[in-house]
Amino acid sequence: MTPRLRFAPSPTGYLHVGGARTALFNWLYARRHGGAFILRIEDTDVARSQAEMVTGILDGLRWLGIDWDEGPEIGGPHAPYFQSERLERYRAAARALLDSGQAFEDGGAIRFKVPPGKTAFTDRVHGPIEFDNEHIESFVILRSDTHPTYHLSVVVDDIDMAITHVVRGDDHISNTPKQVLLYHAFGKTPPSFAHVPLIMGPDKQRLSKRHGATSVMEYEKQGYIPEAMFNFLALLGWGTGSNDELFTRDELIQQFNLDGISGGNAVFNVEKLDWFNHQHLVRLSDDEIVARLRGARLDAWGLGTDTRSASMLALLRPRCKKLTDLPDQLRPFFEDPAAYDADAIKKQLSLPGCADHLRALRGSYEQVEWSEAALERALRELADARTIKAGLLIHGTRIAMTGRMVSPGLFEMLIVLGRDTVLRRLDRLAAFL
RNA sequence: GUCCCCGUCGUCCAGAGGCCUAGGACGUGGCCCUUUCAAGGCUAAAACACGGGUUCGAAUCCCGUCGGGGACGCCA
Repeated sequence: MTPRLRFAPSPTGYLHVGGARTALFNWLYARRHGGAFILRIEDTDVARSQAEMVTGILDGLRWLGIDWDEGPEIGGPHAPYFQSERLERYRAAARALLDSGQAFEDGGAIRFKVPPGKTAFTDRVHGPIEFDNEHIESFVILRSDTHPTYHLSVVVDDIDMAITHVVRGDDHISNTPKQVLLYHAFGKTPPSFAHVPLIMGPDKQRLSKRHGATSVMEYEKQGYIPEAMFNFLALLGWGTGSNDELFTRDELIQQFNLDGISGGNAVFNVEKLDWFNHQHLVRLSDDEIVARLRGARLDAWGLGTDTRSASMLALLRPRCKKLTDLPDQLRPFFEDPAAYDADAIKKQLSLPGCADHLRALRGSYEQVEWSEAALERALRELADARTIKAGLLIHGTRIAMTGRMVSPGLFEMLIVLGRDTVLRRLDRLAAFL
C-alpha cells in the first residue's frame, strides 16, 4: 500500500514555522516512499474561517518548495479538499453513529458515546501510549448548528481520503484516543500516528508573536532563502544520524525517516538559521541570486548574468548572510559614494597630506597595468617612496571607492570597478579633503 | 486539579548496556590568514536533572523525585 499523508491546516491566514515543519515532515515521508501528499483545509469553524486566508498558507508551502498531489487549486480523486464543502459527509457520519447507538443527542448537538475500557495506539515517535477512557468525556461530534467538530471531520476525511500516516504536532496526542475511538466506531483501522514535538521560542515557551517572526513568509521578507529554511526546519526535531548538517531537499528526501524524530521539544534558534542561510546562499548560482534579487534599484543598475555582475557576486557572496544584504553591498559597484562616512574620514584620513597622497596614487593608476598584482605593487611602491604606510593609501582608496571603511578586498574590487571609475573616485575624495 | 509527553553542552542533533576519558553543528573564547569586514582553517571551554535499583558493567533498562511542555471547548 503506498503511503498517503496529509497536511490539514485551518485557514489562519499564514503558515507559521511550526505548521511548516509539520507539512515538511509529511511531505518528506510521502516523497521518500513514493506516496501522495494531500493538502486539506480544515475550515469547519464558520466564525473564524475565510476563503482568502487560504492563499497565505498555499504561498508559504510553495515558497518552501512543498507541492501537493491533491488539494486546493488542483483537486483530486477525493475532492473537495475544503471541509466546509464536505458538510453532508460529516452529517451522514454522525447520523450513522446515532443510528448504531454509538452517539446520542444532547441539547441539539450530537455527542459520541465513549465506551468503558482503555484506548491505546502505537505512536511512531513516542511508542505505545494508553489512555483510560474514563478520562475521555463524551465529546461533541456535531454541533447544534450541524457543523462537525474537529474530531469528527478529521476522522471522516482521513478515512475517505485513505490517509495511512498522520504526522502532526505533539499537542494532538491527547486528541488521538478520541479519534481512535471514532475509527473503531466506524469499523475502520486507525492510520499510524507520529506526533512530532513542538517548536519553542528561546525561552522554551510555545513559539508566538512575541518571539518575533512566526510566519515563514516573514522570513522571506527578511532575506532568508527557502533552501535554508527547509534544511533548518527539517533538522529541528529530527536528525539524519550522521554528523552532516547541510542538505538539499533531495538529500533530505533520501534520508528522511519517522523513527529519527526526537521526542522532546525543540527551540527555534535564529543564529543557526542565519548560518544555514549563509551556507545555502553561497551555494546558489549567480543566475539564481540575480533572479531572486528583484527590485527597481537592481533593474536600474543592470545587475545581470554578465561577467562583470558575476565578478561582483563572487566578491560579495562570502560576505552576506541574507539576500537583503546584497543591494547595499552592491551599490559601490554602480554608484559613486554619495557621502563619505565621517568616522572613516576621521580615523583614516585626518593627517595632513592625504589628499596629495591620493592624487599621487591617481597619477600612478593612470598608467599602470590593470591587474590586481600590478595595482597592489604600484600602491606599495608609492607608499615606500613617500615613506607612508601602505595602509593609509589602502584605507583611503577604500573610502574613495565606497565612502565607508568596509568593503571586499580592495584590489580585486578595483579591478571590477575599472580604471575610469577608480580614477574619478580618487579625484573626488582628494577634492573633498 | 486530572490525564499525557519529554528531560545529553546555552541551542539543535549523535549515542538504542561495554566502542563514551560522551561525538558533530550553531553560538562563544583564542590562534592563523589578512588592506577593512566577512568567509575559511586550527583550537578551547561547555552536557548525560537528581536519588534509588537491575547488571560484572548504565547516558543507555526499571522505579521515584524534581523540572519543562501539552491537553482537558458545540477551536483546530
